[in-house]
Amino acid sequence: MESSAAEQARQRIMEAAMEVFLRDGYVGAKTDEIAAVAGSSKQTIYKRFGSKDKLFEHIVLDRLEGIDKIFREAIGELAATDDVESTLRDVAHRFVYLLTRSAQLRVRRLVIAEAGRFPHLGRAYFDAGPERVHAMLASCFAQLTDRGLLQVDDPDLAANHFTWLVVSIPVNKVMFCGDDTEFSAAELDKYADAGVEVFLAAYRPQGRRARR
Amino acid sequence: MESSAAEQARQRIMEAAMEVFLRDGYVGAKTDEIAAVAGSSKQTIYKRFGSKDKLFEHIVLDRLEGIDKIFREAIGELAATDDVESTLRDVAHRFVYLLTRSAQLRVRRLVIAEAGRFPHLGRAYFDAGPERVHAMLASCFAQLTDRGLLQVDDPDLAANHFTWLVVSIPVNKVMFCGDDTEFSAAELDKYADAGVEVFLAAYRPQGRRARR
Amino acid sequence: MESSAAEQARQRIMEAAMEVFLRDGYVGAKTDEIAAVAGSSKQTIYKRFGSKDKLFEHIVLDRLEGIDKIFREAIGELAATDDVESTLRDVAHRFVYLLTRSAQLRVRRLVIAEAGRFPHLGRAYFDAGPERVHAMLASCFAQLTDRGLLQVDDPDLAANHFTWLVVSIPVNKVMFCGDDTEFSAAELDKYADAGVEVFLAAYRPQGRRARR
Amino acid sequence: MESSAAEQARQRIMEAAMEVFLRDGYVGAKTDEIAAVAGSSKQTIYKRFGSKDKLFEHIVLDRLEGIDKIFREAIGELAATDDVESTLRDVAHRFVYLLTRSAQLRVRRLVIAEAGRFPHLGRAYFDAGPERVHAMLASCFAQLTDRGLLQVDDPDLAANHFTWLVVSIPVNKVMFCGDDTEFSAAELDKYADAGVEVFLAAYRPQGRRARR
DNA sequence: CATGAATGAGAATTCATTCAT
DNA sequence: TATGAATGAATTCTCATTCAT
Repeated sequence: MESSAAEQARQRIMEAAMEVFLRDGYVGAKTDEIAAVAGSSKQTIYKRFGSKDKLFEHIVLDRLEGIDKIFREAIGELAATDDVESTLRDVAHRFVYLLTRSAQLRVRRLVIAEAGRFPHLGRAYFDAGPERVHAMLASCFAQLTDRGLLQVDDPDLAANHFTWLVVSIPVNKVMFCGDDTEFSAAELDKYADAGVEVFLAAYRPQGRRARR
Repeated sequence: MESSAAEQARQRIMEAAMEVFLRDGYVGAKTDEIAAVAGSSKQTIYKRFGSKDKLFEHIVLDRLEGIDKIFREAIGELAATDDVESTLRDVAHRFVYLLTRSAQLRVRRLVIAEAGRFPHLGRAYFDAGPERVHAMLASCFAQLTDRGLLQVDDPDLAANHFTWLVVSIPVNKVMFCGDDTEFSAAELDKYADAGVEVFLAAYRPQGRRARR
Repeated sequence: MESSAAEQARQRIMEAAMEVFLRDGYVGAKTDEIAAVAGSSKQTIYKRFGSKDKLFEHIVLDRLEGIDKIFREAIGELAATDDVESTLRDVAHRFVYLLTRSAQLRVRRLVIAEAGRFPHLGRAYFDAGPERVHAMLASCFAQLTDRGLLQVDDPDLAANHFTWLVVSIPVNKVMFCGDDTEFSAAELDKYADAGVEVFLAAYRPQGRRARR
Repeated sequence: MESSAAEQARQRIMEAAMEVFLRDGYVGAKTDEIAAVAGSSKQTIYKRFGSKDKLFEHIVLDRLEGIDKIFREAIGELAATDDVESTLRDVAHRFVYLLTRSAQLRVRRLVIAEAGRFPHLGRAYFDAGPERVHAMLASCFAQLTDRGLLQVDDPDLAANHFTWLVVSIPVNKVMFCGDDTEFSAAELDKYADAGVEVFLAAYRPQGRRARR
């Protein structure tokens, strides 16, 4: 473990970098400003991270590590539940909130924006983010199908359907309309619930009660 | 009508600009290169378009004009059909192909990437693109519901569900993984069909035949 | 003599050039704009005048030719007069108006501004303008002294004193404060009269009536 | 107090800028050259002064601050004197030398030359330079008139007369003929003395001894 | 002679990165 | 490690001037 002071400087730099990259994009972000925001010196940045490129990749990849932890928790409960519908609804709400709140969406957009400059970053983000979540969801759906609680033929496809039904509307809007887009809790709830309804109509085991 | 030569130069510049912007992004695109690709001189570009900014906005906005024309056609048939299911399937296939083929997706990503630098462009693209298509679809769904061919409460929500069920998978993948992503016709067909199935399970009038 | 059409084009170009150079200065003036204002083509300008430099020198030198004609007239009367005081006053008024009205002052400033870039132009303007006028005035004063109507030892010095007493105030203000400076007729008259008073107090033959 | 090194760099840049602007004019001056002459880097210039424009304004305005200090001294003695004639003569000599020596005249011409590009600079220079000096002189003349040592009706007019009588000849010549113009001490003395003579002939209290 | 485009070079300004203190 | 400056290359945009039609 490094010296506490050094480690703190590192932390401050990474936070500052995230803030500035998020606000100004990769090209718009200036090393001078990152240093200023971090209250550190450019020297330190270069000593620790080597270059602006490396720093960028570093913070995105770092952020990536935290992603599935958050989703894993939400999905974990789903696998064990007996009341699929209400748990699905719960998961849907968590998804929507996780993605629209916090910096998630802004990071997502940043990665998309710079995917041309950093192709492996885009790929890494996709694999560790959406793909990962879908894989977890798919495995979950497969189990639930085995237990007769869902009727899913292609779990991966169903996982995609679930996610996009639930989050596509706010996610797509933010992609284009940026940070001045705000969603009320009511809207987000509505998107989540409606998405789950559609999902269940399609993937609920036959013979059960009808939609709505 | 303008002089043919001048108009041709303008065309060549716009095509060259689209190519270079798409390949390198706004910042990565160099005016020198655009001029070289267009086989014209920088002067001509600056005389015609004023600045790199303006040129960029111009080609994106220009592209925008063609978008809904394409979708309008596909959706037009839907409103008039009696066989909703097969027409929906048809529309779904067209959507997937329209979005994944051609430069559509790359322009979409370019706009997202530069939405920070050109906020009104992002908004304009969103309004003239996704929002427009959804509005057309929604109105269509409302009519079909009136005719008893669908059962849709919230047409706008249903329009979103339809679109994203059908196109989310390839669209999202391309956003992150860029141009090295290719989808086989079989995959695209599968995404379209599966999306329609889910949509119908939810929005088909009650009492009809079940899914699959 | 050249063809009338060609000669007209030449005239239009020179007028346009004067207008644009005066408005924008040498560097600020664009050949494109001169051509546009002249309603002619850059080709014609280059064929006739060779270069922007040459055109500039040409119009300044051309303007120079007209200068002393104007002053010569005013001064001519002075040499022949018997009533020195009233004729001097008349000349003073003409000087002030000639310099402050019309484009004279703006040309003067333009030449000063570009004297670094066109040293011989500055010198030529000085010789054909101020120096010339002073020489004429000096010779005039010498004659009047011979006739006992003035008492001037150093005619050249007296010529300078006369001119600057009369015109310095408005001329200097315009040099710095540019074209937004306007002088009322009353002001100009006051400057002229006051300057003449001082001049006469110093150069009126001894023993005559006192000032004021 | 700033770090000595930074302050020194600032000084070197300002001196270099003055030198280059004076030699080449605003447009002719290249930032590269200013940096080279200053022995610093363009970055330093841009960090300190922001732009070529700002740098230019800065050095002119800076120079302005020193101007009236110099004149105030000369004029101060005049207000207190009992021997107006010899003190006036002294002031006149100082004026001529102050203006023709040093960089004063070249700065004056530079400001005139760029007054089109920097209108407020021209105005500021005029107000802080000529206007200021004339105001001080005028107040001085008013006092001397009260004490019966001069007979001045319009102090402001008289102040202008004094200044221009004394300095117009060399000032105007330099405006047009630039830096290759040199005046001998004898010439300058002659201009000063002759100007004072004329001034006194007009503004000396009545009944005193006549000119020459 | 007018129009429009091409050439070809120049200039301000900006940065990432490195060096010195 | 923080500060300030230096380096050195890029890049947009601008023009005078020339060519082609």
